[in-house]
Amino acid sequence: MNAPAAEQVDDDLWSAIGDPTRRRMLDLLLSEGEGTATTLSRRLPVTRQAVAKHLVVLDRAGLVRGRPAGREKRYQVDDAQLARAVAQLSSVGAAWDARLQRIKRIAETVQRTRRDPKHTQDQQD
Amino acid sequence: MNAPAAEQVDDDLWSAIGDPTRRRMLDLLLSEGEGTATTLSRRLPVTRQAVAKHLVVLDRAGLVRGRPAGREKRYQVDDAQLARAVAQLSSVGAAWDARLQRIKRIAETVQRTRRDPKHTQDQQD
DNA sequence: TTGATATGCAACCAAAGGTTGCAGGAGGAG
DNA sequence: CTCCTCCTGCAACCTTTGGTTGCATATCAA
Repeated sequence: MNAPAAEQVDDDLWSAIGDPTRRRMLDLLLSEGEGTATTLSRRLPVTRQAVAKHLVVLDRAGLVRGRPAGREKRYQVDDAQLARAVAQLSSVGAAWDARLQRIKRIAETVQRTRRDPKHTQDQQD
Repeated sequence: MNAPAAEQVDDDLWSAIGDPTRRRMLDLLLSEGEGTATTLSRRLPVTRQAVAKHLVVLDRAGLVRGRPAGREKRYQVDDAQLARAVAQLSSVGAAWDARLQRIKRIAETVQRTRRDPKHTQDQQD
């Protein structure tokens, strides 16, 4: 691991789950199994139309699938895609974590080195 | 765990790391230790001014701290805060994961129930 | 048929990410 | 000290995006 890395992630996916309203929608869809723009909007602080737009975004990101049912259109989470999203989330988290760890190690090395100026084995990136 | 939950998360923090440019900036700051608006902008596809605005956002979110050094202003990541952000990231990921797991269990239960219509122990939310 | 409800589309608004342009402060060479 | 360079900060402006209101359309039920 040498390059900047850690950002091979679909930016689309990120921006999809980056929005707080959309995250709440995913929560709702997960806990209730499915929902329409109307039912979701009843439990959210935004209008039905706003929810509808978010559903389009989530749909394009593949996180959610909708099918018409009579006069309404029911949406539900695409389990596989959301699982993938979760994986990417934790991937970025892990990358940052790793860097933080490395920084901590370097800091300690520097401490050691100051007391003991010999054998300065480089622990750089 | 009964309520919607999974969204105790600082929305500020999320929107801070929700932006792809800001994520790349964090990556850069982590890998290079520190940087100014100018140095960062040289390795990003946006102008110095855009980077400066992002630095303000990151600063307000507490993820980054900047101190003046002569004519330039050097920024570096606040390790503790970023660690906290990572924790929240994986927290949301874990919550979704848990729900996905539960859904899978329920699905299996339904399967079982179909073959064996007795003792339908509810495994609902 | 009529009424209620769900969707879809369009116009319009405000905030956010970006850009260009410009004024000003801090260092270094003369 | 002066001039030139480089980095910062501020302002105006553009575009995208999350949100709203308003209206037309389709479906279900009485």
